[in-house]
Amino acid sequence: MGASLKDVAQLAGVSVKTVSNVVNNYPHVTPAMRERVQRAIDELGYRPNLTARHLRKGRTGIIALAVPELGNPYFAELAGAVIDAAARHDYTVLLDHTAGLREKEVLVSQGFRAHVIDGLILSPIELEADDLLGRPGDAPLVLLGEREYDAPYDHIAIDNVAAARTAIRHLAGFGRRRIAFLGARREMARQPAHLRLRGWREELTAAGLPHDDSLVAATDAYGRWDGAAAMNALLDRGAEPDAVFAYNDLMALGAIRALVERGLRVPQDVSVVGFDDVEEGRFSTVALTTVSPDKQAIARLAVERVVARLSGAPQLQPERIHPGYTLVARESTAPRTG
Amino acid sequence: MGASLKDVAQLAGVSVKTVSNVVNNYPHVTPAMRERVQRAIDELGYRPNLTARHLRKGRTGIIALAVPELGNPYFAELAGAVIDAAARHDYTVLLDHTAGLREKEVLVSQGFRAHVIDGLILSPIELEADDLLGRPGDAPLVLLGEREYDAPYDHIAIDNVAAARTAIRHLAGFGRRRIAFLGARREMARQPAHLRLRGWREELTAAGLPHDDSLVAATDAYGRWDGAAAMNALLDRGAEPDAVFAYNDLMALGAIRALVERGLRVPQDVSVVGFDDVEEGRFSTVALTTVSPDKQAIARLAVERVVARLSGAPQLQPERIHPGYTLVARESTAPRTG
DNA sequence: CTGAAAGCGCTAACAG
DNA sequence: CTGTTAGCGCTTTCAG
Repeated sequence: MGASLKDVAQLAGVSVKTVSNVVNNYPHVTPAMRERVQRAIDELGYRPNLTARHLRKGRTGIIALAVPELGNPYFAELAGAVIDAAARHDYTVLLDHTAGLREKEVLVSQGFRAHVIDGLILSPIELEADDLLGRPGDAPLVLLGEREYDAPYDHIAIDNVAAARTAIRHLAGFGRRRIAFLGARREMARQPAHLRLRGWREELTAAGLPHDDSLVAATDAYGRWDGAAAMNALLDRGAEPDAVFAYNDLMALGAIRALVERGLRVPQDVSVVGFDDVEEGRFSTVALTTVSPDKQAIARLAVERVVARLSGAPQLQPERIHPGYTLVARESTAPRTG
Repeated sequence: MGASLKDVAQLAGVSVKTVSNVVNNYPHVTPAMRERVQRAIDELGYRPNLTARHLRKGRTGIIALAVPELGNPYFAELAGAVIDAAARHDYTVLLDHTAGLREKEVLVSQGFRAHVIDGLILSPIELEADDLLGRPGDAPLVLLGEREYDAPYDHIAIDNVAAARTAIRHLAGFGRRRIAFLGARREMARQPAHLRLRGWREELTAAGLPHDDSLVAATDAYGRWDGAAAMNALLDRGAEPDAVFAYNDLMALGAIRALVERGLRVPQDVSVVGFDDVEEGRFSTVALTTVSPDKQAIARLAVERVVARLSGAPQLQPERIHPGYTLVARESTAPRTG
């Protein structure tokens, strides 16, 4: 087993306090003393037991991040950014995924691993506002993503309505008139995509285009397969869209695949816009036009918010923060006569 | 602050031990007692302090996973599988990424967060065998991936040479004769890709094909961009390959993009095989033929190995374990006259 | 500037 | 079946 502070103290012939001072770079230690203690530390290969330190200080330096699905590159890329942002504040990240299951999201939001995580960043899909009531413990929670809650927690998400409108405007600007939406939910009760759907509706109205409900395709999940299936369903029922706005890039990519398989040309026959700007969209054979949320900013803000509440300003007012986004036009969108 | 065992004991009018027994489902407690204690627990909203438990037991139930890059879907998908596998053993995963930097890999392998992680799963890129000497602490380490070390640690990786040979055989079987390899390293000293490169060479020899070194393209990293750049470099210098075997799917996808941009047809003019079977390859417009390592098995075996050493069998012999793989033929490979 | 002692919250002997 | 007590390894008053 590892050596303890006491062992080091004994070997160096000093008290544990002195050793502790050295280990923690306490300023007022004579160089001679420091030297002597350091030698003992090296000799024993002493490494401070962080668990003990945590117990004593009530802090662990660990924050948890829970995303729906690491297989979705958006969340993988975001997780990477969060890990980096956390490292800049000397925090480590405990990662979990919820598969977008409410049950799992509740579990996580209620603070799994009590006292081992100092704070929590959660990107919910199915979670309901009620689930957030009476969270035990005092680990700060920061919410990410499109779902909005009437709960006293920081929420970080780009302005989804405005972003969606930008996408629709882009398509309408190319003369597209039958713009489909991919990724609504079957039961309107829980509608994770409702802001983007609202943006779709609002912008169509503003552009004087009808928002034909037959152009809205529902899905159960948000992967490539779901995008392809929704696209096929839409086409099968004769919706004849000349453009598609998908809930996310994965679905958009799936949709493109489905379109190409049916002999439709992208972007000429059907233009496609995604959402997320995952790297894969840049390199797909038809490079994907997409709404690009500033992932770095999202990650940075989320971590900063947790850290701020952890040190110094625990009583900050909960805020809704909207990081930036841009529309990145690539090959999957073009004017009608391509 | 949260209530402690002692608070609960006081409220229930029993000793801490009794409360502890209830919390830990110790079998021999009278139902009446359990009921009484439970009521006190609920009333106070008591939640055991895991940090304290960890200190006491010397175990935290946390294992660390370090991969090069979460932006690479292979590692993201693998991380997801590891998290699931760990959860099945009641372990939580602390995730870190190394960017494939030796310095970071060394740091991780030396056991960052001493005593808070019970075990470590590491997928190294640049790490050298020397770096593994004299690891402090006793947290078991399991290595993942192509790099092999003469060090007493479990190593889990598919048979990369055989897998690469399968890919080349597949291409040769389609009559391809100038099969390029994308993803060697410039300095041969550190050659992460050496096993797959060896497989390429061996199988070409076996097939009676020349292994023309002008068909080997070096890269500095393994992303989509690197694949595209390597492909372009190869083409620019007039290598004229009729097939490409890439170090991984990302590079293969980048290569396809580069080929298409230059007006070459995939698979007719140039067939492409990747490695990893990331989901994106299934949905790309030219669906990617690839070597598919059994990620679930890799994740499961890695976790099982760590857990086994943690409980019961710490003195297991280090082993090299080869999970299965398959070649998945999709659209990016075909006979010459397409 | 350094030492002694208390205690973070929990579990595990050991009694009873 | 339940209570008492010691101590995991560290930091932190409080003295000196």
